[in-house]
Amino acid sequence: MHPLLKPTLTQQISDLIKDQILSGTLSPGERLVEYLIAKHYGVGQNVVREALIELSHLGLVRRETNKGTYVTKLTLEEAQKIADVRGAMEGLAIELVCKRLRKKEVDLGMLRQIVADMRSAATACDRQAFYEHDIRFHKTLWQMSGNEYLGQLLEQVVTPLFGSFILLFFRTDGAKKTLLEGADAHRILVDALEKSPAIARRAILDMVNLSLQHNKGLLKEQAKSKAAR
Amino acid sequence: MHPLLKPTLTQQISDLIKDQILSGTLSPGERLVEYLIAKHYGVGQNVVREALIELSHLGLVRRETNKGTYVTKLTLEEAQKIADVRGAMEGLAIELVCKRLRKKEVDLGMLRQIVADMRSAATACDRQAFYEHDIRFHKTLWQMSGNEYLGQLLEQVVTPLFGSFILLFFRTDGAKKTLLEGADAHRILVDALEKSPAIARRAILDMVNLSLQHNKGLLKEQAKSKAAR
DNA sequence: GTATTATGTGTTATCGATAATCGGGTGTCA
DNA sequence: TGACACCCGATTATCGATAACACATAATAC
Repeated sequence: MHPLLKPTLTQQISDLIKDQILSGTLSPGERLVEYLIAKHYGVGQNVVREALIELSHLGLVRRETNKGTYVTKLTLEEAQKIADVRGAMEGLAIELVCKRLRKKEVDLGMLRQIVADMRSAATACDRQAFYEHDIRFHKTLWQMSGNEYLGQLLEQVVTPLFGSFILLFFRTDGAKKTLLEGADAHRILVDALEKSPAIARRAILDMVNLSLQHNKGLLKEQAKSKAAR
Repeated sequence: MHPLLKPTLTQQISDLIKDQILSGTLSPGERLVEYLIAKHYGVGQNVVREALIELSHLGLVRRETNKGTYVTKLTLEEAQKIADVRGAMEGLAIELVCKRLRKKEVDLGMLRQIVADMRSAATACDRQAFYEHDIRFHKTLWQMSGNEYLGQLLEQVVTPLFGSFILLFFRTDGAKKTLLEGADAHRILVDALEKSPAIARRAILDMVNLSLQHNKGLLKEQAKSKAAR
């Protein structure tokens, strides 16, 4: 029953570095030296190399031939561009989900459950849990669209944005009110899915933009505190 | 002045295999054995390995851990899904281009030139040239959107579809009329860019769908001829 | 004093060899 | 006959070492 998959070393190292980037242990712009990482984890340089290539495709790092690998630094404009792409693709996801809902190929049970989870996390002011649910919500949505290419690409596009977002958010004090509003926005989206694709589309666009605005504010704060030093 | 870039071996091998897939020398489902390819080209296995990883990210091949690498086989449903994603993203590209047009940040000169090229290729019934211009047209459009993430993702999404399309098209007899229609559709799109984003959006959606329909027909023919054998 | 060319150092790109893994075949036993 | 364990060849995954490269600095020429 269990795939009991034994991930390849490359995959493990990739995940490890990914976590470090998303958790902020590795800061944007920082250089990643293949052979040092290899020595650190006791693996071959090629393993690290392939892991870094993997991450470069996720957009988390940038590789320059014969020069090196650096953690991606997101500027405001780049965040805006990513948000635009995300908006277009999430919009498509919504449309597809609505279509499948009408054909009764999927139902909203899972989504409602996740929204409930988000709400309790928000009430408990557990930011970590909240964002895990948030990500799970969107991934579920993508999956429900039935278009695996869409999910794959969204993952590529959203990961870096979500990542830096979470990072910043954990360092600042995300208000409980913000979390509750976020949970509400998701609930409204689920309700809209049954009623009208157009409304749902609008709802998710707002959500993406809200997330971006929030991100922008945090990025500015970060820049300010950096300038103060 | 000239970068005179010397591409890495990995990049060269990747391009080589890519061409073989898109030209049909390697057929869908075919297995690619790393060490055989390595020996064939006189390079290390790791070089081929990384090239294949690269191609797997482009969607041209599928890699299974500890098992092997296979040329991607596109079914009708998959082609439809890719077309959906492509439509959403091309739509965004159009919107962004329209915005930049109004701000005079870009102009349509290049696009009009490419359309002219397409038209002469169509008149000469030079399918190879026509499709090169076609691809160039879309890449130019993506670039003009000013959103590099969009272009990058579109490349990932469109390449496999375009690839199999071209492959099939070359094997069948693409009528001159079809080519002329294609060139016209692109001209109409360029005209619409100046007038109304909504019309342009519709135009490109039609274009994507037309391309898919064409592809579908060709795929069916292929299946039929295979069944006949 | 500036421009150009050696030289050194740190890092990536590539190679060749070995270990791990998979799938198939073969043999054993109920 | 069928289920299971085991071994074998083919192939991938990983390693360690070397070559190629970029950049900085020192040396040299003009």
